[in-house]
Amino acid sequence: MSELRVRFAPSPTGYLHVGGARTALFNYLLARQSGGTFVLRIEDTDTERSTQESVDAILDGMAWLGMRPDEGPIYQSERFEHYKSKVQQLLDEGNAYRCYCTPEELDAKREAAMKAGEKPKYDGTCRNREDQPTGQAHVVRFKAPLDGETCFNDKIKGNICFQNTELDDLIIQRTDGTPTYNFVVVIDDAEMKINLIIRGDDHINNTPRQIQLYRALGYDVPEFAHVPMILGSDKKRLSKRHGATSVMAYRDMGYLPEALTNYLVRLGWSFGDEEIFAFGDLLEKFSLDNVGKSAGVFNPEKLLWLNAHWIKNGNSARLARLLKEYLDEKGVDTTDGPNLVMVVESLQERAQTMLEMADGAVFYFTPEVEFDPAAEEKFFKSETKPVLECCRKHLSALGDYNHDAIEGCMKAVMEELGLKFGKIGPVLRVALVGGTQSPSIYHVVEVLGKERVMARIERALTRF
RNA sequence: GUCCCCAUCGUCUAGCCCGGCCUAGGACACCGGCCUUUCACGCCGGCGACGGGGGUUCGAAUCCCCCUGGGGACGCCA
Repeated sequence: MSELRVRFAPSPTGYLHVGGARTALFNYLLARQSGGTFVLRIEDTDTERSTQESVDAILDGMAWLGMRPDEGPIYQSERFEHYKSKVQQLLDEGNAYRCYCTPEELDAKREAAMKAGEKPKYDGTCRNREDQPTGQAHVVRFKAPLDGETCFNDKIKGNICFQNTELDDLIIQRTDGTPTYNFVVVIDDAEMKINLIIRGDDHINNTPRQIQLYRALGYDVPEFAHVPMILGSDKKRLSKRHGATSVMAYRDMGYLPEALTNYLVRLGWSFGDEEIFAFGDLLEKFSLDNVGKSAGVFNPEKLLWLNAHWIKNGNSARLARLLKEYLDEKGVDTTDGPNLVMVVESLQERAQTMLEMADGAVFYFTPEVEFDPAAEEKFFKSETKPVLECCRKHLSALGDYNHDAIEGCMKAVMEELGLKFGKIGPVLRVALVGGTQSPSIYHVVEVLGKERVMARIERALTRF
């Protein structure tokens, strides 16, 4: 096969959702691993519903996931004149005809057919019409073959055949002169030399019509690979009522792009028992051969687990930059706080999302921590005051605040007081973070540094 | 309703094409235990599936047929 050319062709009527992102990822991966070309085409022939905001949202989502098109975005709305000439070509060659039936008539016929238990399809009223009044409103329909069958060998689903009697004469140009999806998708894929079309399997039913169009237009028919749908927990097609479906919503919730990518590609595709795939692994291992045929249920828990994994194993400097963004969004000022990389390292193992990490990091940047009433009552009592005072004494004498030194310092406190760590750590923790949950206390002391630690102990001592 | 697609633990899946190695493997979730200064991480263990019925075969999760179930499409949306 010649160089692979694939495409992602979303319609800009909303944000980039996880289903679209997955098919885009499949296309992108295949292009990248074979040195092929990934084209982005915006299917905006529905001028009513297409918006620039949606185009931007889709571009943002793709950029966040790291997908850069090699060609495009190409806008179909800029090619209307060209499509018109193709309609004319079909008309001239007798492969299309004008249809004057009104939408109301069509609706009535459709309903009647449904009621009669038949497949609702255009009855061909105008197909053999002799007169062609020019001033009258009309659409243009493709003159589809009446018998025989149309088959294709899907790279994922295998051989699929449709009886041509099941298909009707589809509209290729609307009353307002704009072309329709099934028509332009064929022209563009053919002219952009797309040789493998990877898309959702809800397009399987459109494929035979499109193949007929390829033939009528004199184009080579490309290969197809129909990817199974993503379903919600109720096994219905995934939609907003199942929860977040927008790719960028996952960013906002604190997910890492590599986690979403890992999850989305793994959903419906597998490589033995492996679960963790970095982008490089996917490049090396992804193949259409291992894509399953059945639809898959979107499982937020597994995505969350993967996200925790990628946070745990992420580069702390990079995570620190990301954490700052989430902290900024929360209105937490990090300018005079402790070192962000150290903050990340203390929280990496216990955060499932970056948002969770940000929540857990707030105390580092809050000089006047808010004391949890229950914790305060339990640990700030007259008998624990000496404990905190002893911590103050030893920690103020300590010069180098590194983990081992701090641990040694606390040992000295334990020895002097004759107490176990369990009687000391919690008191110091409440004094430094305000509550009973935090990273290891040694880490907290180290990350905070001497100046902040001393200030917080002083402040806590006033609460007894 | 008609057409198309699909069918292994609750979920994602391995195994299926080239039947025996499957008393069906892994992962998420869940339950128990260990570790532990808190919360987590981690580790160990447990629960849990071949939709049903017919064939073919010495032998079927694997091959064939029917049924059932689920999904999708049926638009002057894409």
